[in-house]
Amino acid sequence: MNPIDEVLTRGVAEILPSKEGLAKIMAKGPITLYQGFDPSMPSLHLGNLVGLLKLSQFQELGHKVIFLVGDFTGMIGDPTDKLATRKQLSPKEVKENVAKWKEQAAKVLDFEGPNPAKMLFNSEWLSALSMEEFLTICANLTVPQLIERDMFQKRLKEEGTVRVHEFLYPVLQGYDSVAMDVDLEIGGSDQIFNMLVGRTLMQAIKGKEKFVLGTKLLVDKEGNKVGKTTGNALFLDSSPENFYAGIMSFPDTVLPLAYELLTSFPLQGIEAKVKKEPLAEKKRLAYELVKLLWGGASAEAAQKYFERTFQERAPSFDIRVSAGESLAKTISPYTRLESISDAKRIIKQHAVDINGKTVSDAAYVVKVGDKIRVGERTFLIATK
RNA sequence: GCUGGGAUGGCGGAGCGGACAAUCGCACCAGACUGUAAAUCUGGCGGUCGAAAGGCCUACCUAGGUUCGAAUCCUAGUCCCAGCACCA
Repeated sequence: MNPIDEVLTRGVAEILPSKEGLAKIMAKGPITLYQGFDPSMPSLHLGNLVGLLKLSQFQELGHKVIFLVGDFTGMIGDPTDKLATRKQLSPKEVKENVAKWKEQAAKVLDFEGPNPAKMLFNSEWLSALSMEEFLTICANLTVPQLIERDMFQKRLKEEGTVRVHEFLYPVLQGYDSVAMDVDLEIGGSDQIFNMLVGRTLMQAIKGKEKFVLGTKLLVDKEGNKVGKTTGNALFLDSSPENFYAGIMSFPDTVLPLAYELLTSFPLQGIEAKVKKEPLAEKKRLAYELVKLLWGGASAEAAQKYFERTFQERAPSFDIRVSAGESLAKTISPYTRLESISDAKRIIKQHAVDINGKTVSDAAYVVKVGDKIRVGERTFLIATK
């Protein structure tokens, strides 16, 4: 498979209007492409990584990559993920988030070098739009075009309503493509509708063909986004140890997909391998990802840490707490509800041990040097 | 504008005067089992005091009220939904 084909196949759910067409213009010369990211969170997560990796593949082939921060659209809230009613972000928050983002994205994308990726903000052009201009843009689209969207259909049926700002969201997102004059937009396959609106606008306003590439989503058998199911989503700015452990808590069944989306390993026979040695394969995946993000030494260390802590059950106790308080009080900040009641409940369930022995006395006074294990993954050491 | 319906824990959704800190499902946490996981089984899942039994506090949109007693009844308000009307 040639490099272009590889990029357009691996981890790709769909390319519109056609893969061949896109391959053709890519062969001709560098194209401009982008993916938008919603700045509602201070950290990039695993799902974002999928997109970043795809962008970097294009970058390696010499194409011009734009990392678009949807700071304007982020303030409205994308109705795609309706469950998470987005809180409004202040410009200051966005700025803070974005600073951290670049650091994280730079682990995968090259922002320096001879073909640097650009970071742009859609508030730059969206804030500047006048009502007149906006309406002119809207004139290129029809209501049926927008309303045919599954999500809206579903919401109309189930909730009976869709808010106008939500309805207009795809228009704004679509206009990004026009403003940046790109050849290609990349996004998760759940973004295809929004991306296609951009295609329509591009055609209408600039008479230009914009391609759309939807990546597969990293989901488990039930269709839940992986990372969400692990309880705490995996963030690119977490520690290598946590990230490694997070990958390890993936269900086995998503491994082949995870390999496809997150690595460049050959996929031949991966299913069989996973079936035969799921543990080893999962560790390999975790190792590779940590290596990609933090380097080989960290990957080594994270793996060792994981083996010690979870496989050999010989964790290192490194969260410091002060001695002298009752056990329940001491561990309460580390419980799910961060309450003393919760701590007591957990103690009652034999989930806490000190120096290797299960403790059932919540009133026990913690002494200096006590090694306290809370649940599966929290290890405290009592100090003065 | 009119007429109905509704607002309950992270989510969905019961309850419709006392036994309600609130059935149940999802999510989550823990234990057993394991290969880290998944699956399964078990327990838990507002706060606080208590070794425990249990007590106290806060909570069913908001503010009042009725009642020995209110998530449940009444009044007012806020927000949401539906139908109709108006407009086109």
